[in-house]
Amino acid sequence: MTNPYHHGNLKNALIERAIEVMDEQGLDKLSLRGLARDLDVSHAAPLRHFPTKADLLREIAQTGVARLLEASKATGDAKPGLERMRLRHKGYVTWARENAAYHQILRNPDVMRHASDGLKESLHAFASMLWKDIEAAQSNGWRSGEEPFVLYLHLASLTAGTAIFLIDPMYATVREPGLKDVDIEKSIDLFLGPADE
Amino acid sequence: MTNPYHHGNLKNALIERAIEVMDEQGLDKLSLRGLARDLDVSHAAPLRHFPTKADLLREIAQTGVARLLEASKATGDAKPGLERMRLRHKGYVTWARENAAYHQILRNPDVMRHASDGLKESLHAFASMLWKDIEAAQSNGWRSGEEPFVLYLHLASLTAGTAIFLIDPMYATVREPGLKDVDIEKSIDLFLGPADE
DNA sequence: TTGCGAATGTAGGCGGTGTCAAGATTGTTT
DNA sequence: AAACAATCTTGACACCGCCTACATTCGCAA
Repeated sequence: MTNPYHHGNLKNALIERAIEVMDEQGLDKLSLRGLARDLDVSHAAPLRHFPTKADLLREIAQTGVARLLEASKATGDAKPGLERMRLRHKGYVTWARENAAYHQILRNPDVMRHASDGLKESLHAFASMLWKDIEAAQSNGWRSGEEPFVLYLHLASLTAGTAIFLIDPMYATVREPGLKDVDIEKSIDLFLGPADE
Repeated sequence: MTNPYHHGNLKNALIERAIEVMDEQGLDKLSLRGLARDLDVSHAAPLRHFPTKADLLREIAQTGVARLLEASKATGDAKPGLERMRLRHKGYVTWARENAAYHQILRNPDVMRHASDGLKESLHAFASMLWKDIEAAQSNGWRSGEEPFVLYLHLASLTAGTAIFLIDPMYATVREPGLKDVDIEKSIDLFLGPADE
């Protein structure tokens, strides 16, 4: 029972194995030749499906953002306004923590520089959710005097920064050891105000 | 007039050229062999000064953080408390924007994983400045009811996040085009309160 | 001054990588 | 059945980090 000439599902297999490798060994240990080796396929076979390594990473990034969108939309079904923003923030942070591989790819400048249209659309979709959250909260009286422009910058920075502060090895050295999930919620509450009881 | 056998200042030349390359072409286009080529030196010469590529990146990272510390200490001579925090935040963000190469290296997981002691010390020094700022501001009545723990997490996340939101290509697609420096100041004011007149 | 060790640079090689080109094999359509 | 497109293999090229052995130069001590 030898390997068939055609793998049959090589493209998906490459993506799946790539995510495994990234979770286990990090982005820089990922190589097309290594994937080909793992899947018992010649070293140039992956090129039929991904002309360049960046194309593979782009595709992975896209499914990663899709997962984020999916999770965010689920929480978005809750009551609009402040509570939804809180869930969104929490959702992003836990998504980033639990999907280190995706998060790492998304933050790779070389991958993003030539982002695909689909990837850009997904990111825009996420951003517009934030905008709507802000809009709804403001019409409910929350920080109604502030410019939405500034609130968006602040919310996006805080959300992205919280995730990175919790994940990035650089910040690990200046992170308090006893950090708990409650503290993260308290941190976002400094911006959103205390949760409704 | 041929090249002398000994370059004379190869170590510094390597560091300087490395920063140039990173600013022009990014971290992944940086190679020891490429640097050797640029400096008209044999491909293995850099190894005398940096046994491994990570050692070069570590050293660059360290001087990068040193520059950040230097700039921060200068602003820290101002009146303590809220105003100092504002300057610190602004200083970090502009540092990150103007030193993309340093910032990119600092955020490389593989470089940070085996950070040198000096690098860790520099980071700790920066963190302790933030702690002191918070302490001073709280003793002046600012958010005196909150836990310093949470304030630190919030401030660090917001600062790091703002820099990344402004720099990272990933966020470029969801960034408002007409973003001005004033908006960044307004954003931090949402946390610190309006500046004293 | 001479000599010798340490520092620095060179030449070559090993295994790894991404990517290209030419050919072999298989699936699909007409 | 034949033609065609998709897929995979083989081989090559240039690049990379890093290792070893050797050459040159510097600096210091006898």
